[in-house]
Amino acid sequence: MRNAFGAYLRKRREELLGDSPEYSIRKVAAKIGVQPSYISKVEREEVAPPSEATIIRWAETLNEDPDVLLALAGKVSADLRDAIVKRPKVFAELIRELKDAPDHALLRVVREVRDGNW
Amino acid sequence: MRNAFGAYLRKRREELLGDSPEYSIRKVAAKIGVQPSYISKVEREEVAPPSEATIIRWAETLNEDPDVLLALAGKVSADLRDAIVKRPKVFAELIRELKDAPDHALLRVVREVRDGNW
DNA sequence: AGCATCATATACTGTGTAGTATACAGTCAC
DNA sequence: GTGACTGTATACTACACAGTATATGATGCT
Repeated sequence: MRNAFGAYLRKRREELLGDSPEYSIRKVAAKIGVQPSYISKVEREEVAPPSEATIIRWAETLNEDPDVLLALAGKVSADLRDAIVKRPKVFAELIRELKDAPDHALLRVVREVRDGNW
Repeated sequence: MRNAFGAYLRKRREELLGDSPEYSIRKVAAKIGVQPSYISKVEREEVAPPSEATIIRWAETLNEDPDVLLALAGKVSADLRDAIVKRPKVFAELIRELKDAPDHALLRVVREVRDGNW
């Protein structure tokens, strides 16, 4: 059950727990809306990562980026999936073209699009 | 069980069947490596779309674009998912920025990247 | 009439997903 | 030493996924 997701979350929760007792397994479980035992199992990677919805609530609870947590779980956010599914050809081509480009190149594209140079 | 995937495949297979008897349900099933009854059920949308691997073999058999068939099934190809999962922040930003951009804008990005203007 | 071939109906199966519910053992406060 | 917390172990569950296996009825050939 190796997935890197659990370890990351445990580390993050323990950091927060250092500052405030509001981040015990039980407290976090209550905020996310699952059982404490489930948090324990996920953090120890005894079970597979949760559903997308649960991961997102988890991210909110720990002030983490949901896209990053989803990625650690090997998942892609539904809204991104939808965008690709609506125009599979263009997006497939785009992503395959950009998948080996350096980060700064992608960010430059983002900026140019945002500035409306189209 | 509405998904548009089955109807598209049935139409496509029947087109091919007009030219050659190699595209009966039985023949196609043998090529894809599943039972004929399963093809029948998928085409009539009696069941959910198949797994990614089966969709890809299906696409090969009918000379269709796998990305398009996967999209009709509401899925995204594993290699695209991997690219996003490896760099979730940049790709999430990129896709959200481009999701409402017109096709020609995306294609222009593809071309510019391909031409190496970076 | 008999056989092949067509699609479809029906029943069933193993595996994965996404958790819940309850019980338990350790630690700290007072 | 007992009450209020920790985290974890164990057992169980409902439903979705991705099909298989077999039987059946219809159509066409010769």
